[in-house]
Amino acid sequence: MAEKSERYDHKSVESRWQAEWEKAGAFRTTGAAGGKYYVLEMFPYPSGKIHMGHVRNYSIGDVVARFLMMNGRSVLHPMGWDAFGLPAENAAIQHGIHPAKWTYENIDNMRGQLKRMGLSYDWGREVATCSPEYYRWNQWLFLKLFEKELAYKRRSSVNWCPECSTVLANEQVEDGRCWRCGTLVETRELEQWFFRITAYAEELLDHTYKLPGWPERVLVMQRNWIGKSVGAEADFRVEGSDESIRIFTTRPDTLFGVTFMSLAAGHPLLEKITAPERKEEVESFSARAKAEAKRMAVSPDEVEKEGVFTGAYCLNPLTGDRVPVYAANFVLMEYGTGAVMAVPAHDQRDFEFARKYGLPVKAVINPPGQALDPEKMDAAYVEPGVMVNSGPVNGIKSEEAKEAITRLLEEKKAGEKAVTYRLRDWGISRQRYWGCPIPIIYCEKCGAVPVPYDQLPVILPEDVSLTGKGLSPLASSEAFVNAACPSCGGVARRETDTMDTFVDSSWYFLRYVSPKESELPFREDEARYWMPVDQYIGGIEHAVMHLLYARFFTKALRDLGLHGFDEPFRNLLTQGMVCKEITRCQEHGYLYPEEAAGGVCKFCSKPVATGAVEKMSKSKKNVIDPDGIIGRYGADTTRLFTLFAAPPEKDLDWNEDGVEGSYRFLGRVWRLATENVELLKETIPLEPGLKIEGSARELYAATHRTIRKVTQDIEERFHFNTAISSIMELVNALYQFQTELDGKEPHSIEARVFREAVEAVILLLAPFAPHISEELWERLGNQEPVYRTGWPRWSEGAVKEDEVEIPVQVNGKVRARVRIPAGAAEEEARSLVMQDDKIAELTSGKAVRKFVYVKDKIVNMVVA
RNA sequence: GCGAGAGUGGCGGAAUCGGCAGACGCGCCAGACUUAGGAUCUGGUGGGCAACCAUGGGGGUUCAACUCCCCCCUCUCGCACCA
Repeated sequence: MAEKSERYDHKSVESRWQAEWEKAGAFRTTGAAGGKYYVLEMFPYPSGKIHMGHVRNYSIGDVVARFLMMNGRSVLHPMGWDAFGLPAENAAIQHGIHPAKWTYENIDNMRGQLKRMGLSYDWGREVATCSPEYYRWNQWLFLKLFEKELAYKRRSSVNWCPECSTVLANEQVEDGRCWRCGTLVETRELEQWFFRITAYAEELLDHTYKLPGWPERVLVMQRNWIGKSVGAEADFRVEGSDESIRIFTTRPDTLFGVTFMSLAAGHPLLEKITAPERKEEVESFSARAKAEAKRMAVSPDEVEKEGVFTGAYCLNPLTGDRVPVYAANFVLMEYGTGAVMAVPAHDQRDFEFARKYGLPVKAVINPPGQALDPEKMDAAYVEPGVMVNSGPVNGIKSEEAKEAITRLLEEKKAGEKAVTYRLRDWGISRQRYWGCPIPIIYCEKCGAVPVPYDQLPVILPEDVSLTGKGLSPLASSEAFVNAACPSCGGVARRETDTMDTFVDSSWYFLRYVSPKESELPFREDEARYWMPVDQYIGGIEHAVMHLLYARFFTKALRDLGLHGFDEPFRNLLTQGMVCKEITRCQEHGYLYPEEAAGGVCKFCSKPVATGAVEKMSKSKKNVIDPDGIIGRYGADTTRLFTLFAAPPEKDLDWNEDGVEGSYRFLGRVWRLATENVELLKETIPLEPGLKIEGSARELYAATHRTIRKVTQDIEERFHFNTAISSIMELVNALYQFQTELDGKEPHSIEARVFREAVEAVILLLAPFAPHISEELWERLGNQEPVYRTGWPRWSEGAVKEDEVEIPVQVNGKVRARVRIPAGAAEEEARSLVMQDDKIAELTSGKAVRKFVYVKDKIVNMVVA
């Protein structure tokens, strides 16, 4: 029956179906009846071409989207461009191309690449954040936040990246380096716009406990970043002065054990209270500490903890004890109040400091059943215990003393309960060109005046000279800078900084719900229908930055009355990295594989090291270009491999042989269908009530088991690798079964079961490899395309088996396999098992001490 | 140091609720077809000659442990002078 057929030509199949989908508007968002589902992948920066990380990210999203579409859901699956950013500007500086031209050309190219991947986006909703139609709403939202005082301007010390020549937000500094280029960050004093994300610190933290669909590690990272500490603040009056030093502590229970005070190098009181004879010493120490601050942030362990006595004393608000005030290099001005009460007996760092400078140690908490002797301690005691030397709270537990002492402070009006966060407000000013202009005008008379709503958007001018040096390129455009004050009409200047591009991506998921709306950033009714995003998919690198900003925006926009939900993303999938083996020469570092032919370095002929698998990156010379792979094997194979080689959240090892394997599999599916196409086209579908027996019955059951497995793997676990492997198993079974089809008529049960199985394979494969599925589906004579065909359903009756083969263990070791009726009761199973020759032999003359039977699963008997 | 996750054949990985460890794929071996094979099809493939031994190591619970409990090791990621 099998006949020779044309070869699987992925090129023609894929381009044909991409054109068909486009022509038919196949993936336009519809209000299907099956309930809404918003699946979103993080939109890319249009750097020029997609990389394997994108391929993986978007393949995962496309499986979800196509699966749900086939299940009749109303699916929103949009794509767009995070299109403002530095690389465009750098390209302009280096190659003289205007950032807009560079960006839009890149977008065109990358859109083409995504289309060649066959992704089911509704391109009618495409957004690009660099278009005025988009960024006018950035400006609109900025003004709304400004009105609510959630956007404000202040002069402060900020992170400055000299390489990028711009300011960075705290979230964008990693280990003291720029997140983008890795350059060590400097500090500068600048006037900057901030978003008051700290106003939402508590809610942002609180809701991390209400996001069960997020990976725990992302939530933990966000909690760490927010860094809430609960404790108390207290005032220590400075002896002989009107000033007092306000401290924050998480250990108010140790307040009676304070023996000195530490101030940060930049603490404003330092200058006022330092004794004249110590001024010089303190000042030089402070200068040194400030200079060292950067190193401190990068590697705190390498910097010696030091301090210098100011000559001043302050008074413990509860005991009246007089304690010396030190300036210390480890106290951070940015955290708490910039002053720390030092309790050497119960804080390790204070302990070391006290020992170093010969300061007293006073124990106020004893371990249960012990008494601390400060003379003999060699480390601070930081655990809870029983209060001593603490006046009114002596004898109570230290955990209870926290509250008791805080109350004492409150009674004395010398302090109160306090909460501190590590989270800082989000600095959004950027001294670069290719970003969204901040809609503010400065007037000498009226100050910072918002641009009126009806004058939005403030258009980014084109005639700007880009050098990469100095401040804000926009300042060089006279036409842009000069403006009339909206308030008094007088001469005024526009703000020349642009917004952090993370602002653009903090609400783009909302624009997708109303991409063409011209009165508002999005329509409330459409947001109510589509939001929150049901499944968000992207890389872990945005665990804090983008995902925290987007959560903040969602809450702020809610409080502006623009929508009514609390969190933007119900479920979050952080996909693993795409990795590949590297080649490395001891002397010449990373090499391209072709530079190490024969296992030796092309430059020095020394043997190279291979085997280590690392994240694909240009610098490691282990990148695979998706275009090459898609050209050679096709989009279907590329998608299939990235989904098959590892579960989505794990790292993926790129392996060309594995790609070959996926290609072979699709070839097998192709031949299975095309070589039997005549028979398959003539065969009529199965109908209920047919009696199916023998190997046909087995294939029938296998088909339905596969449908069940693939369905459950996709919808319950996102385990696409096991879903694909079970399709492969069914294909293997079909190849076996094929030999029985010889001479069978199209109306035979065998042919009909075969047809059902082949069709199931094609439909189950469609979310993973959509082009080949459409092509084969059509060749089998189906009128409706796959994307309009329902997802196959399994029948419980088909899946159920009459007999099962179960392993029989004797003393824990499998000794036989026995066929028993499915669902057999223990007595029946036992009698069948004991009749087995092997088992009878092993148990003869011995007592069966225990007989364990797990229905349809296993028998284990203990024999002695 | 704290927190999260991981450790299974030559490799990627599977085992969903404590029930046959190694599905599926790669690689490798053999055979078939073929002028040819880097195409395709079929079969084999954890180790050991075997009894048996095997899921990072050691204990434990259980009829039964990759899975649960205790101790330890290694790796990845995050946090870390945060008062």
